Amino acid sequence: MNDILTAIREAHPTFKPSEAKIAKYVLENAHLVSELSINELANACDTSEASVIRFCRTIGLKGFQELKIKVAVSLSKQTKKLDGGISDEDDVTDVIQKIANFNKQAIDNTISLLNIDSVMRAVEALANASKIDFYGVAASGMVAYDAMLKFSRINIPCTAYQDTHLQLTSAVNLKKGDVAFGISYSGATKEIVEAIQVAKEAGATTISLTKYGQSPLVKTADINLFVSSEEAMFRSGAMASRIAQLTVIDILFILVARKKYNEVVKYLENTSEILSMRKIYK
Amino acid sequence: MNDILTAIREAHPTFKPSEAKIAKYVLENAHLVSELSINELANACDTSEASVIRFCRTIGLKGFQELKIKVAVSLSKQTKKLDGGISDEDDVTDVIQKIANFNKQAIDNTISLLNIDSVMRAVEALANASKIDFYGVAASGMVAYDAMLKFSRINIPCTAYQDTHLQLTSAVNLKKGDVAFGISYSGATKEIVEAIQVAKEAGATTISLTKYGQSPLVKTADINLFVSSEEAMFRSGAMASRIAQLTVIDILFILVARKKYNEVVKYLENTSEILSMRKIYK
DNA sequence: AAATTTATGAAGTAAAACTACATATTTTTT
DNA sequence: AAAAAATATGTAGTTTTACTTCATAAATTT
Repeated sequence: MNDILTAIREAHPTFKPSEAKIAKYVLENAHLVSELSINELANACDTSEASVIRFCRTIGLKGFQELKIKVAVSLSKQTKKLDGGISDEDDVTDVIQKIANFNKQAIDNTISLLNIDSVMRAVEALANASKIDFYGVAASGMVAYDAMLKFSRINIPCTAYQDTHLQLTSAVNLKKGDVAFGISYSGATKEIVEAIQVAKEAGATTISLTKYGQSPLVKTADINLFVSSEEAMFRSGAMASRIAQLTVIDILFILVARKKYNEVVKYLENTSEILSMRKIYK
Repeated sequence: MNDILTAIREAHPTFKPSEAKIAKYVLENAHLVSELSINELANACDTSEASVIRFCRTIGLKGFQELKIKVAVSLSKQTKKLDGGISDEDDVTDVIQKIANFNKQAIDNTISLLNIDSVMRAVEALANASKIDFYGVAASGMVAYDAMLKFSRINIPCTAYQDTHLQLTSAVNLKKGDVAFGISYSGATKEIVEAIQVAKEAGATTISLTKYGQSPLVKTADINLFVSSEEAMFRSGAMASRIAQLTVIDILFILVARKKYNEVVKYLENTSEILSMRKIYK
């Protein structure tokens, strides 16, 4: 926690009355704070300079100067959301910037949603799996495929099923120690929920990757991982969500690979060599 | 330009001697600046408080206080690159943070590489295409598939070919007004280069999406789009590059969709309806 | 209701930021 | 090369700001 505004928000219940007044004002007028003197702030909050100093100490700062700096830094880190979406007035540069921000935002939101415990449990299951099935359709099918590409490289037997019938026939044959990994942004794609259900009944450990919130898939799976549920822009279905999903796959892959590091290194080198033979240049 | 450290670096030649000393010190000890008093800074630079104030005014600030705040903000915005990659000492939270930063960085680097003119030419070609072929293998094949999903939604006839033989047989049948879109991170994947070559000879407009720099694919294609060529971490092949590639696809898609907005809206609504029928919940 | 603890602001202090001006340095002109 | 002009810089003083101390007020406990 090195974001002072969040720290203030969190600590709110523990404040004394005068401190609470200051906290409220700072949160609501964060942009002003770094321009005000301690005296001006005290007046604006109907309190005294001494209370402002006490407030700073309470939240763990040396003094008012540090508050001003920390608030400015905290504000600068908040990337501005593109609320209005993309309009006709935007020129090409604006559109590029907005989409980039949108995707970066999706990554940020997603990692702040990630439950560390769930991640570790998923990594544990994946690292020890004798076999992994990834299920997904459409955009999420692509993520399943990406996951397969990655985990194959470290010699973990895995398959990505985008075909809903194959998903079911594979799921029914899973065993204890296998992992079924269901990817569905909505968490409500009928076939994926069914496949995970079947996999679970067959004894496999089941993992879901969906948007944040309750959904049939979340209810079914043993371990649930979430991406930010922010709406897509421009009615375009999976926009940022697949970037967020891929980032989660990256995280799982790296953690699994690191867990098995010693045995893993040689597989990565092997696959690199094979691939470079297919290139025109080294 | 609202990054004070960059501003100072830029303005360096125009400084008076004493200001230059201060500029040098600030750039080299940026982390210290917000902890120092004007007096301490003046001493550290072997100059006077007055010169420090003058320095602040010269770079467009109100005074020393503002300098401290702006420097702290500027520093906080510099996302720390994970030079050392991921080590055994990193805990799960560190790994998550580093991967998120890595992917965000890839997006940033990529959009700063994007040539607006090339983007506009690509959009022009895609928007007017009677048919689009996307070619890619492995991770880039996934990106091709993603592109197909998107452009299909706005009723542009397109296909993603991951099979190298199908790529060639489709390419040879392309005509003027069609677009062949080759995706290859290295730009040196033999089959993709060949397919684009064939497509070009058949009369299609060819677009490449590769890492920045020269490559056989870049030499062949009519329009070249680049993603950041930063090295992958942890020997893991396509890590951030596919996120960057997907972001470029997003940009192209949005720009094409906007260009054809009026006719496009109804297609997006149609596809949304069809998809929601496959969900358990609305 | 009294005693104790806790919270708060007024007044005072020290230190910081900033200003004005005199002096030093550099540049230009003769 | 010397004088004059312009520019750059530091010293000393002023104002403002941040912070401290302590007395008083409010709340809590006994």
